[in-house]
This record gives sequence, structure tokens and C-alpha cells, in this order.
Amino acid sequence: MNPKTVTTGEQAIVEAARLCIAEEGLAGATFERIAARAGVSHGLVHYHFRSKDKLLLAVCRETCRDQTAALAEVLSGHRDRTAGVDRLRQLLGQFLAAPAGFRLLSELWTLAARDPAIRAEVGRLYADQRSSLADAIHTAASEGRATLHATPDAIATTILAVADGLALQAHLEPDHPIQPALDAALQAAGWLLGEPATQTTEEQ
Amino acid sequence: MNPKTVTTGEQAIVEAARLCIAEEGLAGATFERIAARAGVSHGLVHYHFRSKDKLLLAVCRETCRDQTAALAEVLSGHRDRTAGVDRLRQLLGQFLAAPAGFRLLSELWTLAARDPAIRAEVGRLYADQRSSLADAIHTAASEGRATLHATPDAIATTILAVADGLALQAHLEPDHPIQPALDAALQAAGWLLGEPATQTTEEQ
DNA sequence: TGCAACTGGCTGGCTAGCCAGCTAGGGTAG
DNA sequence: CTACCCTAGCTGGCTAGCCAGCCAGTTGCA
Repeated sequence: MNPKTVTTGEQAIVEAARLCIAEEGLAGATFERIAARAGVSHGLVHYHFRSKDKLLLAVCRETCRDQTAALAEVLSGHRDRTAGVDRLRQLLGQFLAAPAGFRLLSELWTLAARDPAIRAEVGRLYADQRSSLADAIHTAASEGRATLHATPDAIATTILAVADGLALQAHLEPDHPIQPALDAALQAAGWLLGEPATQTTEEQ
Repeated sequence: MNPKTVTTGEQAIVEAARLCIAEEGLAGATFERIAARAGVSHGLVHYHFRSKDKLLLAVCRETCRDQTAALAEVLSGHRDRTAGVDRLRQLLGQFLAAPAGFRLLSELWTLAARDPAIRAEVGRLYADQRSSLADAIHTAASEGRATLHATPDAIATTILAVADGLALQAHLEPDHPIQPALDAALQAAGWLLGEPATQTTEEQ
């Protein structure tokens, strides 16, 4: 798509690193394997990113950008005006449907615990997503499309929490059906938002 | 407490391993460091647990036991009859207040992604906690103390998801106040349960 | 004495990071 | 146009260090 997407250099390495981490975890993502996957020599990885920490930070930044972009696209209305809970359903659905993406995220969580730079980056990701969601909620409320049972920020935080938590359980217990819980969570979110329950597509 | 708690051997090593993992992550938890922490030689660690996988599995089992016991204690009523949402508040509060415990858990999540035995163990932990919670919810409903907006299982899954998700965010962004979101989540849980809102201590 | 708990030196394998050198392409001077 | 050089991108062999696991031997208790 974007002509600059493939610079054959750093970008390819970051992408290879993301795949490696998602598939084999941080422990399995060695310079050697990442380089092999990117089709370059392991020396080049060290040439572009001075250390493994720097490479991981780049991977983190890239992932956060993608994640934020995905949320923004859903919030922007996805080119038609659907109700808030419907958008949430869409958002959570696609989050739960990407196990590789979740594995990458969960590796970043643990990495964040011991690397302040990563923590800052991932923390910013959450702060951004929270405020985007909170803005959308605030707008909906001020336009009379919702009657909130809590502050937009608190609701946004809760929604993000449910998303992560459900993805986690879906990952740990693939056999346990997640759909009923997703529905329950969405109903609860709808109540928090004070939207006309169950059926949507009613207002405007 | 339990006379068998300190066997000076395996138990001490498992405990040391838990501390190491919680403080330095899986990568930092080497035989050497674990042994030093337990006050034994690194050879002994390998003597008791044939491999590192086995040791980690033992750590996982221990952690799961503790986690389950903590939930059971709260659900058992904590020796007085408080309302469901109050118990939840207590449960989530103590979960959020133990950052070390959370770090250990999150390491186990990522470990679960690449080790089936660990995944089975952690999966069982969640299954147990979910069914314990669901049982309590079901009981409350059948005693007329709640009018559910979803199945007990779906509600329990959602509550666990919120707990993990909020703990995660509290960990990633220590400066962002989590209390408003916790309150919002509890209100939403109260709505799902169909309990008399806001103030509790009303029924029975 | 016998056995279980325990020690600590050792090793082979692996990894991050270093470095000396190769290559291609663009700029410049002659 | 040609010869030269200079630099960025890239290579792959090398090394120092770390770690899990092994094992020969020691301790102490029954």
C-alpha cells in the first residue's frame, strides 16, 4: 500500500521481530532467528538497533501505533453511524479474534514490568486508548445519546479492562465459550453508558 | 501456620522462585539466584526438581492454590454476611493491592503461551475461580438476593476479566487513579447481578 | 552402615554484542 | 567519460558471559 512500507531495512526487521515474539515469545526471539526471518544477517539487526532493548522498544512502538490506529478506525464510525455498543462489539470481536496480536501484547506487558521505557510506551498506549474512548463517550453523552452511570474516563478504563481480561481468558481456555461473557460485558457496558438496552440502531 | 509449611527443602525453593519471578521476571529467575534466595546450593534445586520446567510448574501450582484459596475465603463470607458487591469490592481491592502477586501472574500468562502444562494449570485456575464465583452468583439468585441480567457463568467470566484488566492497567500506569474505574466496574457488576444498586447492606 | 539431603565445580550449548571487511551507488575531480 | 573515493548498508565469524543440567563427592541422621 504505502510505498514507504517496505524499506527492506529496519521495517522488515521490526516486522520479523513482531512475528517471532508473537509465535515463540520473547525468549525465542533471538537476533539469529529474527534476522533469518527478515532474510538478513544477524549483524544487520545489531547495526540498525544498537541493542536488543532498542529493538524491542521499536517493536513496542510499532505495535502500539497499530493498536491505536485500529481503535481510531472503529471509533471514527467505520463510515456509517452505528450505535456505541455495536462499535464496542466490533472492537472487542476483532481483538478477541487475533490471538497472535494478543500474544505479542502480553509479552509486552511482562516486558513492561522490567523495562521502564517499554512501560512508558505501553502506558501511553493505554492512556491514548482510554482518552479516545472517553472522548467518544463524552460526545455521545453531550449529544443526548447516552446517560452515563459513571465518568467517561472510568467507563473507558473499565471497557479496556474487560477487553484485555476476556482476551486473556480466551487465550488460556480456548475451549470455554467466550461469547456469553462478551454479551454480558456488552450489556453491562450499555448500562454504564445508559444507552437504550438490547436492540440498538434505534437512535438516529 | 501449617506445621508442614516449612520443610526446609522443596517448599523453600518454590517460595524463593516465586519471589524471584515476581521481582525479576522469568528471565532473571535463574537456578543460581533462586538457590541463593532459598539459602541452598543451586545443585539442590536441580536435585528436587529435575528441570526448570518442573520447577516452574510447581511455582504455578503453588500460586494457583493460593489464588484459589484467597477467592474461596472471600466467597465464604469472611465470617459475616455482606452483600455480593461488597465482597467483590474486597476481592478486587486486595487483588489490585498486590503488585508482586500480579507480576507473578502475568509471567505465568506468558509462560502459559508456550508451555501446555502451565497453560493447563492456569486454565484450571481460571475455570475453578469462574465456577466458584458462578456458584455464589447462582446461589444468590436462587435465594432471591439477585435478579441476573446474564448467566452466572457469563457474569463470573466478566468479573474476572475486569479484575485482571484493571490490575493490568494499574500496573502499567501507576499514576492513573484506578478507583473511579473500580467503582464503575462494581456498579456495572451490581447491575448485572440485579442487586439493589449503590448502597448495599440492604437485603437480609 | 546406609541412605537421603545437599554441595559446588564443571561443561556444553546458546546468545548478545563486537568488529573487520565487503559491496553498491553516488558524488567529484581530472 | 573514467577513475577515484567515500559512505551507508550489510555480512558473518568471533568472543565473553551466562545458564541449565550433570555428577562426583560430602554431610548428617537413623
